[in-house]
Amino acid sequence: MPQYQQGYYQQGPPQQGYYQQQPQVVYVQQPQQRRDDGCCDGCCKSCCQVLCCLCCLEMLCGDCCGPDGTGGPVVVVAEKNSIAKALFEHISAGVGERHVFNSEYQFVKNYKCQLNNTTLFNKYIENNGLYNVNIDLTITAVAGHVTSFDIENAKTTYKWSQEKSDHLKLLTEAPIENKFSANDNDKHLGEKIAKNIYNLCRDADHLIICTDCDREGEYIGWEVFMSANFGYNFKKTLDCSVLNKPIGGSTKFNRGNTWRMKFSHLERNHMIDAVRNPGKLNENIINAVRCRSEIDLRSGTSFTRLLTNYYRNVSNIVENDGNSKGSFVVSYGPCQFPTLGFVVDRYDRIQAFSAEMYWSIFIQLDIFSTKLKWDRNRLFDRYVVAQIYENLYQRESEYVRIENLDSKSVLKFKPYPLTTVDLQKDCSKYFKISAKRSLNAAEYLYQQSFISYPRTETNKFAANFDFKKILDQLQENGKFKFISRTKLQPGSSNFSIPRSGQRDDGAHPPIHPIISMSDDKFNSLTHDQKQVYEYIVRRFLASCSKDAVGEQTSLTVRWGVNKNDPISLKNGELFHVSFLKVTHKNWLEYMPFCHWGATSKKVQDEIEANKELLSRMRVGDFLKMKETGMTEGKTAPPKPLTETELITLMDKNGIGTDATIADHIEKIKTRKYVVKDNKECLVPTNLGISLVHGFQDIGLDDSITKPFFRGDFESYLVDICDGKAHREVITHQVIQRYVKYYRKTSDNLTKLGAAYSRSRS
DNA sequence: GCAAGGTC
Repeated sequence: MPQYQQGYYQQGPPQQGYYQQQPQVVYVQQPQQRRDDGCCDGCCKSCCQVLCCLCCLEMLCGDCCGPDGTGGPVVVVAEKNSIAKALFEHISAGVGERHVFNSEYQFVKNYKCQLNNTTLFNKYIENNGLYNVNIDLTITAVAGHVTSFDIENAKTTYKWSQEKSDHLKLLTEAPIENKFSANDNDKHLGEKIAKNIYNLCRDADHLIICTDCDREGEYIGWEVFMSANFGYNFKKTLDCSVLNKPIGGSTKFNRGNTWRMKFSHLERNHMIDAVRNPGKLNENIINAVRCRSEIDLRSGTSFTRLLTNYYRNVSNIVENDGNSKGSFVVSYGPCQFPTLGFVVDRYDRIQAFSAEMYWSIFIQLDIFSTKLKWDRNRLFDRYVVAQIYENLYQRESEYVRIENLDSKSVLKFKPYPLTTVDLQKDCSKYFKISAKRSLNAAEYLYQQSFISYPRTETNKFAANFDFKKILDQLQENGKFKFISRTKLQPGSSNFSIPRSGQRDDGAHPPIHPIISMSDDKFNSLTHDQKQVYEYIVRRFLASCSKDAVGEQTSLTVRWGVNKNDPISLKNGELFHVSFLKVTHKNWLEYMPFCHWGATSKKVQDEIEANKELLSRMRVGDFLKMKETGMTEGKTAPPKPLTETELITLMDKNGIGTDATIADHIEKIKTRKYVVKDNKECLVPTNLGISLVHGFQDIGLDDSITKPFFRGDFESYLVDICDGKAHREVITHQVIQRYVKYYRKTSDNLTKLGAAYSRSRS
């Protein structure tokens, strides 16, 4: 335990100006006995809850606590620059000197400062205690993955021009290399980032991994760890088997001084808490990502080459679909194909549809213009309907008897807390913003700290979630003043705790606003950003509001009974109608673009005009009819798939992630498997149809173009994460399945060609 | 020229 050092403490605040506009400072004249956690009881918010250090959280007041020495430098690495920056601003608020340096990669910066007397790292004492010390802190970032996998010797040994039997080796034996990431703007992106981390970490005692709290984030954390240890040699060092070897003496960073902080949004106190209470990298999760990457690469490359080489030789296909031969690729991907499958499945159902005629009967009463529907809805035999109609009319042409009339209170439940997929679907539905665009806007809002992490599957808030804090924050926002008027607050009559959905990704809360936004800031946003931010705020308010309440009036009448003939009472046909009047909009106030099938104003007025009459009516009374008639119609085919429906299907079937669903849809468009029709619906091309039908003929549709295989695979990955299965075993099993599929496809390629010819005829 | 997953 560090010893208390007499004489260190000074009078007054350590840094003038730092305590401005803060609550009354409480100084302790005499240092007191330290507690077990190293605090002297009486100074800092971080340890004692006394206000003198409220403003900084990290720095001790200088009155009673002092440093035990200087710790070695600490390096924090985030998944993206914006998070590094946000964290730096949180931690270094009020620190005298702060420096920002460029890294070699243009989108990553290094943020440096010195923290004096900090308690922030008090829990990092397992190996090398940092306890009330002065720390050189550097925060930097990666930009997503540092490396990616590819086939080694793809241009020499494993060429496109090989025999199809040789492409099988891509599945089974081709070595996989770990390359530094590159993009169009920078071919050396990954290398620069690894080098930056390595250089910063040379003198560091502790490495803190601050990547996103999900499966890929864990793997990126591993890439950071390897960069810190090996720098640019990382590429050669990393074959991922290193994971299974003990990391110890030979590497600078190991389990003892490498930390994983977990956070789910960028709010200050939450992030500070995450730094204070770090965990460790989870090797199981890293292995699961490694497994997915390898299988996606091997299956993707082998099948893409097999298909591309075959289709190029099918007569006319290149010309017919407007491709140039050089760029014509028929790619297979374990997410692309099921996505295409959904589109073709709908197309097939439309093709198989044949319309049928149906007939029905309606009546209209004197007192309102809404027509009453026949209880039998419709029949597909004109003669039968005509007979029934005729009988009714002959028996009674003027009156119907009331069989049921009641009025009851009904609810429309408020929406669940917001997930990414719901955000994408709703923005598409209500504001015509595509999935890709709404995600981009949400990402910006997140990086600006206005909303929580935008990629989440969770639709329930934590039990201790502080709704009041956020509602208070929003109330300051000029743009959403309506909140102030209605005073939606815990304890107020219109507040109720949000509903809890069934999904929880364990990493992120539902999407919600974090802080308020000034009018100026709001006005500076793009159209998409405004819509998405406003939607997120409104949805949050709606989820904190109460269910909507309506009054539903239902009326059922019988036509074909005679007022003066009691024996006829069981005869005739039933007709019904119901009206809805919304009495308490509640959450609907916040989401005015949501409609609850309320009866039209015109009909409500008619009912209002006949209110007195209606209130007197009882079962058994008779009402006068104004009009009756027989109608005919045709059953309609299903409509082509909309993007919103496709997102729903992909989400439900686990195809892609929140962040990639929109990308897969784009991919099957660029491959010309599908096109959009004039109503923005997705329809398959001949090429797309031939792939799905061809694999059906080969007998692999369940595994290739349907989502089941990907779903199975996902559950294997969960087993790896949970430590119930080994990466090597799962990889081998799945690859063996693909080998079988490959052989079968390879032997039956002509079935794809036949399906293509068929689709054109 | 091939995947899916990150991010810019």
